[in-house]
Amino acid sequence: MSEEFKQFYYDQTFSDDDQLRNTSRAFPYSGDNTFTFSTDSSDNGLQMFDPTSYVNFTDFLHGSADYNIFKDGEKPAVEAVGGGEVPATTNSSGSSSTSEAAEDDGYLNKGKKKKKMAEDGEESSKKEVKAKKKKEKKQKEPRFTFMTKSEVDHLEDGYRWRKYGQKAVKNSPNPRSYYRCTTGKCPVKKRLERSFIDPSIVITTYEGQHNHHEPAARRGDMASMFAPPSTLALALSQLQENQSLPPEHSIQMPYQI
DNA sequence: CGGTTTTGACCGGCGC
DNA sequence: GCGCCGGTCAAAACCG
Repeated sequence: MSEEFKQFYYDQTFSDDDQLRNTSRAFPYSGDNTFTFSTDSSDNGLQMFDPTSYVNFTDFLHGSADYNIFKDGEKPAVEAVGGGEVPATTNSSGSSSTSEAAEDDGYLNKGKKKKKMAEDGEESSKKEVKAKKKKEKKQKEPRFTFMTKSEVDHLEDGYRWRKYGQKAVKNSPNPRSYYRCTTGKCPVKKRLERSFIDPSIVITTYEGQHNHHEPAARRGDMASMFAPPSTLALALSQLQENQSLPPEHSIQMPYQI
């Protein structure tokens, strides 16, 4: 584990609750555009907690929760997305603009760009890659990290995901899974892992922003097509939209590492 | 049969 | 340069 985390960890004595809070505070996710907060999906709705107090997740999303810890006092650098309106309700009777069938053109990955890197026309592809690398270096996508107390690993968030990798996490017995949104050419990625401090906590990191409004409906699954969006899905969409509001209306993350 | 998961190879960045 | 590490690719397996 990272040095800063190790130090934090060893310096603290945790009560049960504190351990959760401090986990969110100390877990070594860091960097610009990364926000860490915690949720508890145990039963009715999401509850979020921060280093000082438990607070309702909805309050948090609406900015009515009293938070003012924010790195550099700045608004997160998130691309405006200019979405539509989403009702502020969290209960299941959400009107919402669900099944609009935004018609995903199905999942198709970019062509097999590299057949075999050894021979054939490798120089062109290599050049391309190199040029691309030079040009954009490494763009840091906005990321959100959730810590959710949950039995299930993969929380339903209304979108469809395809797993594309799994890796062992250093110093943790739990693997990390990598997912991509399967709708069209949506660039959003997501990773999932269980906390090695408290295995009942699932850590979900979203990266990027969806370029489509509606999650892809599952074919042949009428129940899911007409079901109201999950609490988490609603929360995420609101979160995304709030990000593009002027600073005075933007939500404030409970804690920024 | 089409889409998803699995899983080892591969790749680039970074510290030494 | 080398090895570690986080992340991604892609072929094969899997599955409804």
